[in-house]
Amino acid sequence: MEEMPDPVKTSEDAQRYNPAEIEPRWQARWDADPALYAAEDPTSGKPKYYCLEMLPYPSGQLHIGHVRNYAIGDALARFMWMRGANVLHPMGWDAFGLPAENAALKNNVPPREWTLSNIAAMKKQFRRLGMSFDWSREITTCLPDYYRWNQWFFLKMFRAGLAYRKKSKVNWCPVCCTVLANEQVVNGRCWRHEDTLVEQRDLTQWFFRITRYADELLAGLDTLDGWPEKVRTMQRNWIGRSEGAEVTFPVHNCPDSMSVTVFTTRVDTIFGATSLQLAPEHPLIQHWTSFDMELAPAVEQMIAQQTAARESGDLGAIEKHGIPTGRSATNPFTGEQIPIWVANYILADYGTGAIMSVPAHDERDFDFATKYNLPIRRVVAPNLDTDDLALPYLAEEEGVLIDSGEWTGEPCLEAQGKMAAFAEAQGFGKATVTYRLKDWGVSRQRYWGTPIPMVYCDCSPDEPIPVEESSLPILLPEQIHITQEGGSPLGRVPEFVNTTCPRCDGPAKRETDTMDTFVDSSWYFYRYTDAHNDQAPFNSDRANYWFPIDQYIGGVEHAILHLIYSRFWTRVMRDLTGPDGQPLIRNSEPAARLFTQGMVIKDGAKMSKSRGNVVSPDLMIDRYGADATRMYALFAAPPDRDLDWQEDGVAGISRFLARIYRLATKYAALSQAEDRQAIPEDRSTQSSESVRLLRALHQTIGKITQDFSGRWHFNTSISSIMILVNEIVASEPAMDAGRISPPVIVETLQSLTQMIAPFAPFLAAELWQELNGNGVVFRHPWPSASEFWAHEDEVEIPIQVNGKLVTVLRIADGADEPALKAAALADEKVAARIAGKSLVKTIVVPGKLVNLVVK
RNA sequence: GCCCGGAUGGUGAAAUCGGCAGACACAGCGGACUUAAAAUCCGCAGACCAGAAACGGUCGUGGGGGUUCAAGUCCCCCUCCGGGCACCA
Repeated sequence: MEEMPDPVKTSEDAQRYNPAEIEPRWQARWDADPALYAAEDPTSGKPKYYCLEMLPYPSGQLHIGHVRNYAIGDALARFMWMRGANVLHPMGWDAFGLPAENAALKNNVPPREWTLSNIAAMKKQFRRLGMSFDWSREITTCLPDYYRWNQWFFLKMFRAGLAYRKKSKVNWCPVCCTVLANEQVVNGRCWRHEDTLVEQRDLTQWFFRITRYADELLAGLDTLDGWPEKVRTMQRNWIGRSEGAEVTFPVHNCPDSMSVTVFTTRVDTIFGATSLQLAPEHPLIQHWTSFDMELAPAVEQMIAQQTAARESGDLGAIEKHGIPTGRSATNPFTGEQIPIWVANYILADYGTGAIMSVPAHDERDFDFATKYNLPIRRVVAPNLDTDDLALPYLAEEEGVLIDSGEWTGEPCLEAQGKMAAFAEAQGFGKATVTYRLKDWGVSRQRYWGTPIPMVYCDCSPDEPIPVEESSLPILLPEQIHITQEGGSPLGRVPEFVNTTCPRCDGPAKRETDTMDTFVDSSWYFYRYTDAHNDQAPFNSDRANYWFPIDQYIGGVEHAILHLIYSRFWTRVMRDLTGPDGQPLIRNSEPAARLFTQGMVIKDGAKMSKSRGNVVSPDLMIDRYGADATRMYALFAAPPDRDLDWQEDGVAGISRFLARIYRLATKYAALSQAEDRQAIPEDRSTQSSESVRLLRALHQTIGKITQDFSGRWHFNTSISSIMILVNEIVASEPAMDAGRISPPVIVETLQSLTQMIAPFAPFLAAELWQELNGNGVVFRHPWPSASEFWAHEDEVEIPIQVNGKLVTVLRIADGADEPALKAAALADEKVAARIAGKSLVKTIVVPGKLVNLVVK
């Protein structure tokens, strides 16, 4: 910061805050002391607290959003240590992924080398920021000691039927040259390339059966009180549970006794069904088009149009249209024959890919029937006597069935249950539940990921063979030539592909796809509890001690990626047994509390290289120091809100820290003379200035302690510290004149140092030493707020007349209603305001206000 | 279309349970110190009206209505912004 050479330190200079000198000095001391932030054993007897921020991708540089994320978690971790908890605060690297391969293509650096050097650079930044991570538990997901457990889990899941292979339509990103999970497709585009449309390809891929846990994942959301409602809502929408019924309609006059099964949430309206609508990709349609030379081109054209619309992103704008197939099916409830259509708005992969169309009671069916002149038949009404009703009539809660055979007169909701049961009894349907959630596609046609531990052998032509657990890890070959053509890069490494079959010992070929990187992050936080275990992913006792995570902190962008996958994985592990036959873990949810911090923006816009508004953390630290940078990130806005980065604000925080530094060093000598001693709670022993200072101090302690336990509005925590510092500055004359005793000054400055410790750890460590504090400030017990000293003798009571403020009176605390009323009426301004009017009502809220209502 | 957030001075924001709107900062303006500047310290500061000034008045938390002695806060309607989901049967 200060470039000027200044070999001779004057006493003036000694009091100048110089983070460029302080911070590296403490950083070196902390780096040399790995025990400082190490979690203790369960035997410590302290309450455990697992504080975790989402691990970063090692891109090579922390950005300012990271600084904010980790400043929040670091403040919390330090606070919990000071409150006496056994804190686990680990860090690691989400180190597999495409950028490493892209860098390899571009700069000809091996992905491993690129990734590891990025990690080293970012670790340096973390240390420079003074983050309190327990580096002894560091994990790096691209190293075999980590990813071998991905493979281990994969084998367990394969055996449990949770990992399986199927051919299906999958999302393909032409830039990444790989398949993407549904969760990685945003508005039809790749989550990594917002300009790149995702294509649909038919491929055989590995899936994890997340749908088996769909109901549990949904129900579990209700138990997550400590999660933001927003995230819970997003997950509910993503899972998209829909209760309804399936009904099978036999195709009329069909030699092969074919049928169409539809999914509907309104089986009660089935008497109003006037057609069936099938997705163009529906197997039955595909069957007919194989020989129906009239239908085939029309359906083909429909699919082509759909594909085009999907790729241009305006699927919603495309007009709904259909093609009659010329075939019909029998409604099993009525025996009636209704026509079968192909319609472009029916999704092949939702429900059964076929619906029954009830124009009278569904908006879209109504539009469709109107367009094609299909009959519209009313079967629901508010009551049996309604004969004039605007259609479509959508109500189901207050509706009853009409013209529906034996169900006529039944309320809709009851009819739904009864009719589904009837269908099941008759063998042509059943009540069922459909989800929007699909199984998680985990195969990636890329190199830099965990190899999938399966082999293909002629001895088992239909079923891939899992490798032996003892042969793990299946190592990712290094020094390979990476290209983006011709499928998975591993397929071009014969030493990798060619292996022996674990079943027949004959020659076999390995799976050459790798796992989605979200696999790595689905369980990484368990590994921290036992990071060096080479016998198991982790020891169950250790995981059970630390889990669930007490506080998880990260960006909301993972609401339906990482945060749903890891909830799934937690349940899978709970249902797997470890080597001792016990469940691997006991908890069903990974994190008791989740906090999603807001984005850091600049000049009202998201930071991006193309906008040229990226703020570099290193530059901020160079100019103002790590403490000021971190503290500003917490001060500028409440942590859940977006934060607009203003460099002037960082400078302001730096000035504030400099003021603290000046005060603490100025009076440091006082603390050298005597040990800190408890201030007896007795006002008679203290000057009025001391009482005033102690009051400000204890009010601040109370405020910050409360902020940490509840709202996390660190912006107001820091502003209350500023108020305290302003009060200390105002007390300086009294301190210098000896009217405030040294023990009070020392108490105040040491407590102040403790209170800034979660936010500005370097300065806190420096001042704790200057002030002769005991031990390490981050482990020193958090100061407790004294009610006695915080108490105000007089409170300001606003006096209103007809709800308008007239004056503010200082009145003794605890004054009762009559006293407050009398004081208000005795005031000159009040008297002037109510002169000539009659007092009709007096509202007195003791300790709050007086409102005189006059006419 | 549906579901979540949000809107307060020039700026970031505060007001935690219906009780003084704008704490604390940033930027700004004025002053002290200084040969000067930086740094530091002190002071002013929602808008409008009136006034030499002190003092005073009116309006004011996206807009409209309501409840209440009292509304940024509660209720109803609307606008705009951000985010999520979306031919989901």
